[in-house]
Amino acid sequence: MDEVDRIVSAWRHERPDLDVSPMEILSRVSRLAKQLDKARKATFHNHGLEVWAFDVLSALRRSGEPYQLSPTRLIGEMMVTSGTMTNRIDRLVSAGWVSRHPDPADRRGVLVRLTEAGKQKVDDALAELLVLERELLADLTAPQKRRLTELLRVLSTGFEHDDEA
Amino acid sequence: MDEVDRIVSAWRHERPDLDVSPMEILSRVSRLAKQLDKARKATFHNHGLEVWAFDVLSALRRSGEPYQLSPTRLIGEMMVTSGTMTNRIDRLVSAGWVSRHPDPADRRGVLVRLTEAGKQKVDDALAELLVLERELLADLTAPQKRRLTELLRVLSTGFEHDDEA
DNA sequence: CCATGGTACTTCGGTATCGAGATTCTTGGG
DNA sequence: CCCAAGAATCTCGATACCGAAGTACCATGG
Repeated sequence: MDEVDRIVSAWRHERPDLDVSPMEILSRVSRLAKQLDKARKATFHNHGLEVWAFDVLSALRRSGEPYQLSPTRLIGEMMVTSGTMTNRIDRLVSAGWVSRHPDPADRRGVLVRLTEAGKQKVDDALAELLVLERELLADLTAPQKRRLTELLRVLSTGFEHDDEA
Repeated sequence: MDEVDRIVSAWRHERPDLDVSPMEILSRVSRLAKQLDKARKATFHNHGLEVWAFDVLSALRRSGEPYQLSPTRLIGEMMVTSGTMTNRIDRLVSAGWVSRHPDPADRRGVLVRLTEAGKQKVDDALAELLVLERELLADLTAPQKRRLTELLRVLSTGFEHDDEA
């Protein structure tokens, strides 16, 4: 019995005419994401890092050498607007964690590159993030985690498909 | 193969020393929530409603007659700060969807009550929200939905338990 | 080789949030 | 009854985001 069970049962009492079962899944997804964000924020705070900053730095880190991507690419990966991304990059440059370089192949373009300091920061933070995430998943058995992953992937591909429309 | 599969496989290539499998679940939860928010925003926009407004109105609606709750109670249900809630209530009062009343049992307290206009608004929006949510879940079979619900509930109770610490 | 439509990024104004502190009132012990 | 501790709400400054408009550049058809 969690908070969503209470919410759903309240709806069933007030609106017995409606089928509110979709909330059993989707309200849980929303609430879990919100709590996850808070946990992440607390973890990164120990590293003087914000969640949004980690998101950008980690996208660059996992892209591999030379750890650089265009703003457009970053926008796509983290689902924010272009204005937001410009602003994030500005602040990361000020912090010394990334640098901007003109794209030699396209003079409109920019390449955002991880600095050595940025790489260290994100590698440290990633290790701690994974510690946190493992804790949060501790109540699930290995087969449960596999099943959950697969079900979420089905949902995810449905969502991504809808986005294009 | 969804975006999280690509992210995870990039990490495995760059950091084969780390076990990034927790992301298979938790990154999907985050991304799904973000996409869900966008879909909700689009749906509510047809009703001239914001997501935050629906959250408050729906909490009042499902609480049943006389459709009133204290700000403290609302804060608990939607995991926002007290400052945020004061601000939300102010705007809902301006819109004519809720009204503030002194709590007769505690002079520090306030009761936020749904107006008739607010009740109509939220009932209309709820119906459309459920249409959207059913569409988003259309790729899942009934047994898959049941399994997913149960697995998310396990995760959820773990998270809620951690919060208290 | 120019015009046109499209892409990449930035700028800027508006908005919603958090977090910390202030205010008002309640509660329990002495 | 009084006081201290705590609770409920509000205030306010700082932050990050979105969305729309602006600038610079690319690419294609004629």
